[in-house]
Amino acid sequence: MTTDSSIAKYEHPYLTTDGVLFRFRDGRLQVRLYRNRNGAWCLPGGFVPVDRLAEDVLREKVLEKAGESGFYAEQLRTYDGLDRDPRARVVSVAYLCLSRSGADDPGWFRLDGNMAYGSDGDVLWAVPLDDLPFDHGRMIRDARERLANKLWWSDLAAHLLPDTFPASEAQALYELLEGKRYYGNFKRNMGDRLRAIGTGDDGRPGRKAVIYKWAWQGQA
Amino acid sequence: MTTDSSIAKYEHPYLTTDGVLFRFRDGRLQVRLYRNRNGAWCLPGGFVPVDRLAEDVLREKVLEKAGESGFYAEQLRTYDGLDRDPRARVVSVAYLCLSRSGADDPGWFRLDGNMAYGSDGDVLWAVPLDDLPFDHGRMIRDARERLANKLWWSDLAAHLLPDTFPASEAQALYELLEGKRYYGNFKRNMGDRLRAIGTGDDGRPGRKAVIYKWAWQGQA
DNA sequence: AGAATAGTGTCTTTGAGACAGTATCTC
DNA sequence: GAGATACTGTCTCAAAGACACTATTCT
Repeated sequence: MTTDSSIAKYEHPYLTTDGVLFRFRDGRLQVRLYRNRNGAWCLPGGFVPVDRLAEDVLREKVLEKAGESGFYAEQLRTYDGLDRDPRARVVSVAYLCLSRSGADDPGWFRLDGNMAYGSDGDVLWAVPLDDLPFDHGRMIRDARERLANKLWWSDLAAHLLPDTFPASEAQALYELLEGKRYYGNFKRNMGDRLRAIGTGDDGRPGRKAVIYKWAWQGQA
Repeated sequence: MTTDSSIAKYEHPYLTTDGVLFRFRDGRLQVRLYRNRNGAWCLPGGFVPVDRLAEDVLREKVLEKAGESGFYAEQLRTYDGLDRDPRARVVSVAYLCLSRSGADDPGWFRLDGNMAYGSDGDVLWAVPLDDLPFDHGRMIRDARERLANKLWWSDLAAHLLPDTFPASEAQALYELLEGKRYYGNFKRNMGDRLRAIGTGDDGRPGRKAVIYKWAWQGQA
């Protein structure tokens, strides 16, 4: 695209994009960080060039820096504080991303309150969200809040769970994100959103759980 | 702010901001448009320079182009389609804005489905939202949807109503935005959000309405 | 058998939805 | 008094919340 000369004179902000990539593992919510050149943990992302969509750049950068692809992404919000980045004025479009990845890569940090816990080889990391560079800590908090608020009114949960799953796993996810208990009422609250698919065998003691898939996904 | 030379080489998108400014008049939702140099009706907004916040630029432009100030504003979302603006790659941060203005300026368009109806002097305008330039029509639809969704979970309604108002006016606003009826249940649903302040006299026939203010605003 | 997990029944409380009926105004 | 507007009471139905109880399955 050629830039019209009538507007070409403005010095204007740089545009970046950042992704808050979550997954749900072992009953915990995890966020994907990576180490930048300075050795600091931060969210994957990068500069948006003039001919690319922010979301496309985001997917490319997440693949490049965190090795993840095929995840769900929706726009979270745009962060435009004047002093976000000391190098220049940089406005960032942040995305809420959800993954079903099961890879045991380092870089997946367990979220617990305002802390993120992870490991890299032998080294254990405990990173306060407020210590992350730029406003990445705030992005993570905003993304988690958005995820919790939309759980019942969207299909976001489907992007964090496997194709088929026992009800207890979905319940654990909902209870974790909302910070409340559903006791024996969870399946009733789900109404007809779930479709029974069979029973599983996880080798653990106790009655075998019925396995479900989302009713709006493919047929039996 | 000085731009670090290591990132100064990128050709990057322009950043603009657009405001969807609503008000509630005569039982209708209105949106503020203005006529640009080409004579087309569009949302107020403008380019974001390197040293300004998008929201600050927005307020300046809305004042300049529509004469409105002191309104409520929250970020709606960012629109970054490659072909939004034929002149250049322009990414726009859109804001949902709410006004209590009572001015009879032309430029206030009544929203009805996918049409906006207004007048400019003797001329009556009927503008299909899809005919607005850029993606301004989509912004208006997105803003209206967001407003409706957040009504009960935020104080957005307070920014569309006067300081004090009869319950029927708040009810009319809620019913319009949600497309449903509350019959005689509205005040019960509002719970303790409203505080009675006295009774009004609007000269119309019928029993005088109790006037309320929001309970979380100043004392009696 | 005993521990562990899954699933069902049911009782209480809360709230939405829909109206009928009552109260108060103006003309 | 007629018509218009505002407010209250109440009945039904659906859903949330909390648990007790039943059903399996492993060791």
